[in-house]
Amino acid sequence: MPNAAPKKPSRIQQRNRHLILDAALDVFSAHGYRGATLDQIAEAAGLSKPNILYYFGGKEDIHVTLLNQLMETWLDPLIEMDSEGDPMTELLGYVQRKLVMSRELPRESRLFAGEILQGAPRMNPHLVADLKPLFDEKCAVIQGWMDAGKLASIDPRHLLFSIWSTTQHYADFEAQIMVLLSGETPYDAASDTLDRMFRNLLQPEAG
Amino acid sequence: MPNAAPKKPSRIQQRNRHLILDAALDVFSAHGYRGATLDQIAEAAGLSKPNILYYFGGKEDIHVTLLNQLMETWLDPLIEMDSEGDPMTELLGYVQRKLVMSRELPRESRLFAGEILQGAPRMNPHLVADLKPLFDEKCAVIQGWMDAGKLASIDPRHLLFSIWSTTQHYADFEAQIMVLLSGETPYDAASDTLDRMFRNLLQPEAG
DNA sequence: TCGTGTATTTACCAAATGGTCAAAAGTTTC
DNA sequence: GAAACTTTTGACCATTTGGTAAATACACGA
Repeated sequence: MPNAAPKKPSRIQQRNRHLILDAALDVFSAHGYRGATLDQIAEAAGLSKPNILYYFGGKEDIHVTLLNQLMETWLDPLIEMDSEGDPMTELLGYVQRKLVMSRELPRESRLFAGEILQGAPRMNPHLVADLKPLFDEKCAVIQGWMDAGKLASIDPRHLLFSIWSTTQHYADFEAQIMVLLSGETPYDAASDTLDRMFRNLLQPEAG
Repeated sequence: MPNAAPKKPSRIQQRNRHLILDAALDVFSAHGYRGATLDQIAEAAGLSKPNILYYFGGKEDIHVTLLNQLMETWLDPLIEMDSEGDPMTELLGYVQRKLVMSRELPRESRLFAGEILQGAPRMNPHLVADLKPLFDEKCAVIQGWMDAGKLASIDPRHLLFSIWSTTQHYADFEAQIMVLLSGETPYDAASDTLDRMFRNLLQPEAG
């Protein structure tokens, strides 16, 4: 029996940690790391500040925990892109999955965006260790599809950038979009527009 | 002679206000509003904190001044899009101008992004008063071009969103891009990719 | 060069904020 | 139901931070 056995967390512990992380996601994604206060998180979680510090080592600990969780969620849709599948289907499917994530997980998208915007002070190691290898792998897959004539040839790296930016934009710049569309929900039209956009871009020249 | 004549600002006043705003742009764009401190701004400007407060009413005043200036810069490239010009040329030109702005003014891009990301607490009025009318006007222009068969038909609003997101991405997510491209500068390849992307998207179906 | 308005600094302050600690309240186990 | 534990709270602290006030240094026109 290993010494480091962390003794399964109690029911109450599980509930409260989850409560805190959910509240923290609200607050951090809305105000950024420095803009968020432990008191705000405490209130949003319905717990007292010292109680929060009973479950987490500190503000930074909460933030880091959130960021770690986020990384997995964030890579998932890209991982799902199957090198064995039909190239156009796979890529357009990836676009749609990313768009759904913006709609369903806008807080996560904004948390991520805020972290990157400020130079990824806490996430850089994750980017290097997790994202970069996956990115390289999937770029190679896409390049393979293009070399095989299944897709039009463009720089796969910038293709991915454009997919990320166009889809995440709907979560990250929601405040602007709400003003410009007068509150109308953008996702249906976005889905169509992005599908056409990437379909046209990737259609190989000679059928 | 108007009573409110503000007595032209002295040489030293002009220099210091400029110094402060430039330093503040550095600090605000790197750390966000709450993350920035007056001391940081003071040090970056090479002035003492009370001296900074001699020139500006307070932290918020500096931020607002910056945001006001920014709005003009930000709308310029869109204003330049000429309804009389060749549609494809005008739109692709707009894309390139926005991309140049990301390269030349990344701090401004990040300041803007950070403000929107947090719900545009200080900029919402500007968005409604300045951006929205311009947005509507230019959407109508683009729609006109499409109706005349000069461009493929897509929702002009989402077309603009995709232009903004893809171009600003290179400034706002620079930290991520640096990791993924191993420090290689992305702008040449981005220029090509985006040109092809929007050219394909906007090419009318039947020549 | 002197005097007047401008610019700058030194020394502070009050509020906010991340965090601690010991005591109290609950739970669980035997 | 008492012992042993986990959880929660109330009071408190040190630091950071936006901001102020009065005194000092400086610029510049007469």
